[in-house]
Amino acid sequence: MRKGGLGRTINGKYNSQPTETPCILKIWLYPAHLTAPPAVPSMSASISPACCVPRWPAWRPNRALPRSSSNARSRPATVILPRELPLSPYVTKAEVAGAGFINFTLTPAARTAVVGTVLAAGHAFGRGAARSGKMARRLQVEFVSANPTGPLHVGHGRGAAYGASLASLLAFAGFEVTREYYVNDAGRQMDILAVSAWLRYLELFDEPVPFPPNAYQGGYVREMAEQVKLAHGDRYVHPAEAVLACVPPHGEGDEDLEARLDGLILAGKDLLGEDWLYIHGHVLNEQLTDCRADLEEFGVHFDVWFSERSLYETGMVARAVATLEKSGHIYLQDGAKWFNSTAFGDEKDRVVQRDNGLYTYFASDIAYHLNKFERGFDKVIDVWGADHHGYIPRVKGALSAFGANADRLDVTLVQFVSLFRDGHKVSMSTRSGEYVTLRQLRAEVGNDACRFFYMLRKCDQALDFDLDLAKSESNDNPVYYVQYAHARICSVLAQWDGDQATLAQADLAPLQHEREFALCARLAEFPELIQSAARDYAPHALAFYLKDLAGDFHSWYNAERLLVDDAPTRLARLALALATRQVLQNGLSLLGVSQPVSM
RNA sequence: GCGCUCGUAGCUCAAUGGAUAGAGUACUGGCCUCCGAAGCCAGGGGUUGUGGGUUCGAUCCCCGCCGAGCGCACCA
Repeated sequence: MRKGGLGRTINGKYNSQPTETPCILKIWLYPAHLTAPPAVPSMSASISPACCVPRWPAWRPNRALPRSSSNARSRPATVILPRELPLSPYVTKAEVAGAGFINFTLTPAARTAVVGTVLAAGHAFGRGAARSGKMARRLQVEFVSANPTGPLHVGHGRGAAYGASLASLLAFAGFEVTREYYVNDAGRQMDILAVSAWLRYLELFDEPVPFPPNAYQGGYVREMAEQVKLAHGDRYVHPAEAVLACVPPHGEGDEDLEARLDGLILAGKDLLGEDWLYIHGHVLNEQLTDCRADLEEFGVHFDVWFSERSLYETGMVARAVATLEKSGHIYLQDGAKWFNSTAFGDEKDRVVQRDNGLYTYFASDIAYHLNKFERGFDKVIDVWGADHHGYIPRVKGALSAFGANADRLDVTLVQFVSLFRDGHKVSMSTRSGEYVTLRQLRAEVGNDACRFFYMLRKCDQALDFDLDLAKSESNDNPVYYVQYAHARICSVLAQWDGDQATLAQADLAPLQHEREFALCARLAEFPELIQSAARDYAPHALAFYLKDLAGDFHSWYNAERLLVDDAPTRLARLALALATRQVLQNGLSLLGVSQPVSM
């Protein structure tokens, strides 16, 4: 059976005749071959949210829907319905508009009632009721989770903006949301960063150890080396000969380069002993602190910073692998332990413990996701870069192997950001140090424009980021269009000498223009939009909504004067303006965008 | 080669399986003696990559092809 079988949308279009204008409701009737359309009674619930009239009482057609096989088979039913529906006092007319459609014409009072609703609810307008009972209630959103091996770049910025807006949206929609950052503080990448800093440090003491091309090149590595020198002098200096003693000779290929790097890491650990932990800890702390500050400045907050290393220290990784082993999902081959993820739909089996005894990143990720599930979230949402898509089956497979319901994990992939400079694509890589940082972007474009720009496309659309364009476009970024509407309303309200609190009780009857009805309809959409955007993990829908809302306001503002002499009209219009400002505030704050009083 | 994602106006992007596929931008022409012109109004702009299928109805679901991005490690 087709899902739902009933569709419904409010069409925001209107014609030139104000009070005759129908608020249009689309109703899809079941195809005739479905003899018992179970969803039909729920059609009775269709009108209310977007049109701001009370829900219809439950209604059920008392005659069979037509069974003819003609292509107009839904039409006879729509002829019947307007006659059968008990007319609400808010509806003046219901008429068939075409096959499957009925147009309902609402009274002016029904169309403007949302203004009072918004003003009464204030910041809570649009907020969904808290989930209870069997419904999914507690959610976790994990996002960014970049390796703390260098500054965040514009790609991380997209994940940060998306995840933060999504989390706010879900919380506003009525869920309990935990925002989490997974810190990859264990593993080879951190060792490479530590050895990079140490080698730069040795350079400061003129030890002739060549800096490998595949170590971290960024200038921030030198800065950290200087910090270490300043704090501890030559304590970590070892002669170049000693360092190079355990490094394999120069080779040509990538494999040799990686082997040399591993040799240098080994040298560092051997020569420095306990002090290696200091260098490692120092660079980790520096990068994490920087990353955290960067995100906070961007308006991106996390409730939990979860350490990968803690999974090892508490033995969770070993336990997870042991459990899988006991349940027969692990086998030995070539000295390594493999998880049979193909049994769960993955392309190939995956190593969890290498022949050298070290666990893979996958092993700690299994433990991590198990830990997430154990914390009792009804839904775990991972926001990943699109390049990790191949990773999904093995993680879900591992969860299934534990007998967990892998559907509790949703992975949202955020497509790549390609960076263009002077019309040329710039390859971004943290190791090469060639990238534009989120900080640079924020400084040049501004936080508000940046947050909004990221939200102007859905996350599964690749984003070409032209830095020069971003700068030039920052002046006509749509965010200013939205903020401008807010500032305009503030300005008008400031020029009016009345008490804003009284506007909630204003008589709305003077609102009669079509643009006023259109603006009201847009306001009324907000709560429904919050729910659908949250359901679809689609915060971009909110950004587009705010553009539309601002557009409806600007259009009305240019057509009608608000501060007119006629007192009832003035109050009604100011009430509508105030309600608009409220919804702009509620929406912008979810996206982490400020709401300036003037600009 | 296999897999995942994506192809919509000149450009950047929207669109629960529904009515004539919409915005912005660019271009053209109008609107400040009046609450903020970072604004408004009116225009032209489309075979939704392509060929089939399912459906009363497809930008949306299914299959083929073309094109783009990304994956296909005992890295993370």
